Amino acid sequence: MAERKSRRRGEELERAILDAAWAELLESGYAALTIDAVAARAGTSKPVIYRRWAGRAELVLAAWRQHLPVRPMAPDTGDLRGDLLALFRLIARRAEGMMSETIAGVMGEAFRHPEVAQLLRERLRSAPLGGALSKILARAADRGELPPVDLPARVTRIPIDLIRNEAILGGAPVTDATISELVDDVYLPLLRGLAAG
Amino acid sequence: MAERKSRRRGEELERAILDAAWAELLESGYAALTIDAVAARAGTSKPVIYRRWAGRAELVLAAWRQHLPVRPMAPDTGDLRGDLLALFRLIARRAEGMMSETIAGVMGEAFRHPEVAQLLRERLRSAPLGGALSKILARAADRGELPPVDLPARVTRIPIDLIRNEAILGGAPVTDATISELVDDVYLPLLRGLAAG
DNA sequence: CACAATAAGAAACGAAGCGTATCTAGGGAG
DNA sequence: CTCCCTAGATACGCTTCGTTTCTTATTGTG
Repeated sequence: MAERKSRRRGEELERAILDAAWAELLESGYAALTIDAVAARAGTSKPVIYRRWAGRAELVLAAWRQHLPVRPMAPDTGDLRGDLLALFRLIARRAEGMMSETIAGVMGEAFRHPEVAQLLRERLRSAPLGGALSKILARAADRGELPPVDLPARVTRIPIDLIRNEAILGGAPVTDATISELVDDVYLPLLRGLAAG
Repeated sequence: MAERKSRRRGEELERAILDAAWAELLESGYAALTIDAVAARAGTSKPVIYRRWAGRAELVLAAWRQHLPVRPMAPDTGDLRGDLLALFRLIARRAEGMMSETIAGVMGEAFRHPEVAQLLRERLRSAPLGGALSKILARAADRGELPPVDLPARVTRIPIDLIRNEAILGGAPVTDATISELVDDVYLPLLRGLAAG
């Protein structure tokens, strides 16, 4: 639109590119995102992008990084099941839109580019959930709903894994019915089993 | 190599194409599979393929269909944990090689092609695991290791989902250590929780 | 202040792969 | 024996990729 008066560089330019990439993601999704389109939207050109990132996956991961959601607060509904339902719903809402498609797309590329695999793993593992979960469990223990448990890291990741699965394979937004199933048939029993064992 | 003496048609031709596609999958993986390569390997040409399948994903799903693994036998090691470990290992072995990469690739396309999503879902849901699992659980109940449980369908799918997750995100073959973790930290507690509840 | 180093941006490239259209000729059905 | 379906060959236009080449704005160094 506005004439470009000056050349951007460094940080400023980089942010412009990442914003453009994010906008393209929202608008077209991962599969349809092209480097050319991002360059055009950012008002720059391909080489500028390729000088910074090795390919689409790296670019998208970087854009994603800048738009990371804030750390979730632990819901407090008064009972364990309610808290879990709320937490799962929160995760499901975040998996909506182009997120699942993007993750699936990046997963596909991860096989051909180990660095991408590494980045993706870090991104998905750093899921800021542990805090919320342990708060929920601590409160449940206080109320006497569940003996105190110390969750293995893997179990902390399960909610996100479960919902990602649903979101990617379901092809439709994760419904409340599905969320209830995940909580009642899987996660609550799992917690009870861990607490009892 | 050999001169083509006669034109193949119908079933014969179709099988030749699907075999070629499968071979390409094994050799190059999903992302690098091209219709041209499949046509060349099958000794035919692209239009012949496009007359039958709408695209790469459909072709690959069809090829996969023809090479479905046989129904797994329920391992019988004498105790529940051993059986589960064996079963998980079996699943992990099947997720090795190009299978995970293929699934990830098809997942990516599923978002743009609902029919593909549908086919993929059917393929993954029809997992021939329910039988083995309930046999294992029945035996565990006989031995008194676990009260009898009736697994919700979702819980039946969990082992495959867990391992697929590992295989896709791990970027490396699923190790025995990981399998033990999945069994000890997740699936056994889950079963106990279900049996107790 | 001048000038050298750096990096942005434009343009164009060859290589792939896509999916389609057009044509020919093989071989089964009647 | 003829007709018709369709296998198979070829080639097209298109898109995207990732790179190369070149010009020129900007920075910061002396």
